[in-house]
Amino acid sequence: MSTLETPKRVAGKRVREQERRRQAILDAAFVQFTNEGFAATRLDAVAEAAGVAKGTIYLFFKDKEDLFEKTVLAAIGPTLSNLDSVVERNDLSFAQLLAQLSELFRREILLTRRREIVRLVISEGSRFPRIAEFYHREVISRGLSLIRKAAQRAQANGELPSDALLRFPQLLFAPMLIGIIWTSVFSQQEPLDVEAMLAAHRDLLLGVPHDGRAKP
Amino acid sequence: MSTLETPKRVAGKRVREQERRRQAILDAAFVQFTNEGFAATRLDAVAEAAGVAKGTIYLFFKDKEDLFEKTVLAAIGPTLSNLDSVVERNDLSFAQLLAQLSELFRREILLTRRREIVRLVISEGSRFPRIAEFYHREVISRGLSLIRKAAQRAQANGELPSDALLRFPQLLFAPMLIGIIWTSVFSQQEPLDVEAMLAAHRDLLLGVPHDGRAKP
Amino acid sequence: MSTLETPKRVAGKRVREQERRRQAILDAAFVQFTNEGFAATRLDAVAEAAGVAKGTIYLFFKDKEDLFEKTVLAAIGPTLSNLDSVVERNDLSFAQLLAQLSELFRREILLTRRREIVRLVISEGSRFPRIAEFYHREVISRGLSLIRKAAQRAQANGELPSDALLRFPQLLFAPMLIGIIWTSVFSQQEPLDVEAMLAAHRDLLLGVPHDGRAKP
Amino acid sequence: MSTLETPKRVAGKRVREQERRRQAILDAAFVQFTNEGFAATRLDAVAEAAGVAKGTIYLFFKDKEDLFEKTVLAAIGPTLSNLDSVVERNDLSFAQLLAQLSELFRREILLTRRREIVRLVISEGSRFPRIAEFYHREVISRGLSLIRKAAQRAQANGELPSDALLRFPQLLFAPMLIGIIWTSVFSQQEPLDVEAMLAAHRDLLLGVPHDGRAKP
DNA sequence: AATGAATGAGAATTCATTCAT
DNA sequence: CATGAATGAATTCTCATTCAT
Repeated sequence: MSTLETPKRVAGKRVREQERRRQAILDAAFVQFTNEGFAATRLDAVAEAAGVAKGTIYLFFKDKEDLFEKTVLAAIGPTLSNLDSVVERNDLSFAQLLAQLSELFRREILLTRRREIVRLVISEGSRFPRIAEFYHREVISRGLSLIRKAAQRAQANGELPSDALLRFPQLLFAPMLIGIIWTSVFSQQEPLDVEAMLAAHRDLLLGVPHDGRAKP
Repeated sequence: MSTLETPKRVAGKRVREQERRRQAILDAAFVQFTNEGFAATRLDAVAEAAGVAKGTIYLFFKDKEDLFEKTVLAAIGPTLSNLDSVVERNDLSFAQLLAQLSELFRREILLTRRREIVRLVISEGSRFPRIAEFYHREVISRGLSLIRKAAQRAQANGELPSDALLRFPQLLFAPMLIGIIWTSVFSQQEPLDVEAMLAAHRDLLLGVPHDGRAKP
Repeated sequence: MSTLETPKRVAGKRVREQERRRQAILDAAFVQFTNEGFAATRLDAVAEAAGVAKGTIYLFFKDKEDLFEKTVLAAIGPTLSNLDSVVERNDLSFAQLLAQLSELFRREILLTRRREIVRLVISEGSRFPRIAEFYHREVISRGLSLIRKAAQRAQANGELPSDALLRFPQLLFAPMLIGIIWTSVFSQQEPLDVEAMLAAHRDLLLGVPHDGRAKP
Repeated sequence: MSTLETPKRVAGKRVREQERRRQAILDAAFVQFTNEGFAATRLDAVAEAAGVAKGTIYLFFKDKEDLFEKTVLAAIGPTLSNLDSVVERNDLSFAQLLAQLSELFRREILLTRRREIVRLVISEGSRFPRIAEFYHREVISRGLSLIRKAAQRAQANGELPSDALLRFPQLLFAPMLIGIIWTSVFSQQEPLDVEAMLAAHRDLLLGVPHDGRAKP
């Protein structure tokens, strides 16, 4: 039994070691690509940052484009993993749901390097249709459909005075997008309290009358 | 007299000719930079599109970075030229003002290649602080302050039930940004009626109760 | 007894297994080198074709050059194995001998991949003096000397009107060389009946008057 | 007139200068390619030998393959320039014609670096079909047809006892090929008097009885 | 001023060779 | 012994920049 396991374990180690390297490359590539964009990223730099030789990259990825796509795809993957669970919770009012989504966005996207994915998709999406398509399928359309479903429920319950969100669930994400871009591009020039902005926007969506003073 | 004038006129012609070339380069560069991004743009291509020799670019611009900054700056310049006039008109209700702004955005930005400037600023802004700074100063902060002023007036008139727009004028532009990005990146995957989305959003801002049927 | 024999047999098996691998590498290398030339041959491809790992090649050969030389040398080796026997047969007239040699050439060289050795020696000989030297020693000079000897006998017998072949036995091989090269390089452009050409050439050597009609 | 000519002359200088560079590259490439073969030739070395920068090669040639083909084609071009004139001379007997061709071969090919073209075509022809095709069209088929024509005349005149050459004009070139290859590959091992070999071969073709003693 | 040929640093990619397993 | 992952030197090709004309 142990004699049979030994080579297995060794192979397992090798496989794990390989996976570790592959991941190191993807991690390093993510940083470089988001910092520099596709064209300006040098594979030299990726290799060095990943602690591997230049040639090693080509053991895992066909060429620079392949590395780019795999990097973005891998980074996109887990983005929406726990969005579903939030939306499906039946004990939340729609207002509470929106608040939770804002918090989720803040914690999982805005304050992480995952924020940069969005910029990357915007920057390179038109030149890498596979990325645009994947992002639309895995993130955009799933996100929109979740919101649409929740909005439907909310409107049936009388929690949602307007059907705007039902018709254009994009509107929920619009201020988040502003938040991402502002944080990445203009935070030097002028800070923006994204959290407060999202809260104000939630009130608009919910038709909460508001005069700027604390709610009663 | 004529002997004195001749060189003058010639010089004038030369100056105009120069300006024409400079503009041709900027125009060509704009197209290339917005299509390809900074790093992937070849000055060869710019020169050919502008109908000048490669060396000529260096008579007007220090290097590629300089050309890029000047290109983006020149393209940004006229963006807000007629925003002021709309906002200053006193005969418009706030609702009418927002409708006019949406129309202005659609006609002057979304449907023109100027739309690409926004993407370019998002893509390259963090690597070209001068561009981010200029864009913020010339476009963002002016746009925000105009909206803030108008919102103030509207609220004083009782036309605006919420102070959200007053505190975060960014919210007005958020769906426009969605419109720009969607049009550039995802229109292949799924079309989006930007105009209708903006209208729905206006109603949210104005607190117009809405059930999706045509307004009475 | 068996305890003593076992390692022996095992060692024997190992040795045989080794030899098998070595030969597999040489075979694969031969194909690659003749198809691609020395520089364009990748050891990856050789290893794969031989069914061994890349590293295994280095257990048998110092480096790529060494493999190349050993490959060509091994392939050259058996070329002339049965030339002697033909030449030494005393029951053959010189005309019959030449006919047999033509047939031998056709069957053993022209129609086999061994034909490519000649091209390889021509292509790489000047860059691999050991190969040129070996080929000259093992093939060229032996072949020439056999022909010279036979020509001597033939002339003594009055079978050979000219001493051209005696002085330049290369002349016998000249059309064979043409046949090899034509087959490898120009057969696409224009086919060549090598057999008929060799026959015509034999008649020239033997001084057979010829008018193109079938011999009586 | 002179004012019109000045720019012309300047342009002419530039053009000539360009042509000089192009030729320098072709010359350097010829040496490298014939010495090293296609794959082992480094463009670095070509550029250095030509006295130009690496990038300059790409102003004239699309890539390494293009340079190779153009190099070989340019080198092949003039090979047969004056073959026609020899063959067309009506005052020569066929024997004299063959002697002149041998001399032409010796002077124009065997003793020049043009000899290497033949080796190059043999080495790389099967991997560069355009080269094989061009060489066949421009050199081989023209040479063969010239010989065929002359042989026809000679046979009509009774100067040629055998129709071998008529049916296989390749036979005339076979010993020349031997001469080329021997000179390039085996002259270290054993010298070969190509001239004498060609003479002996001519006698065979012409059916001159020969016993090795000087002709009367 | 304008040109565009020439440059050469720089980047992607390949592949012979090594070496830990 | 055999493997094949990892290496990094070497090579092709590109393109921003310069400069003689």
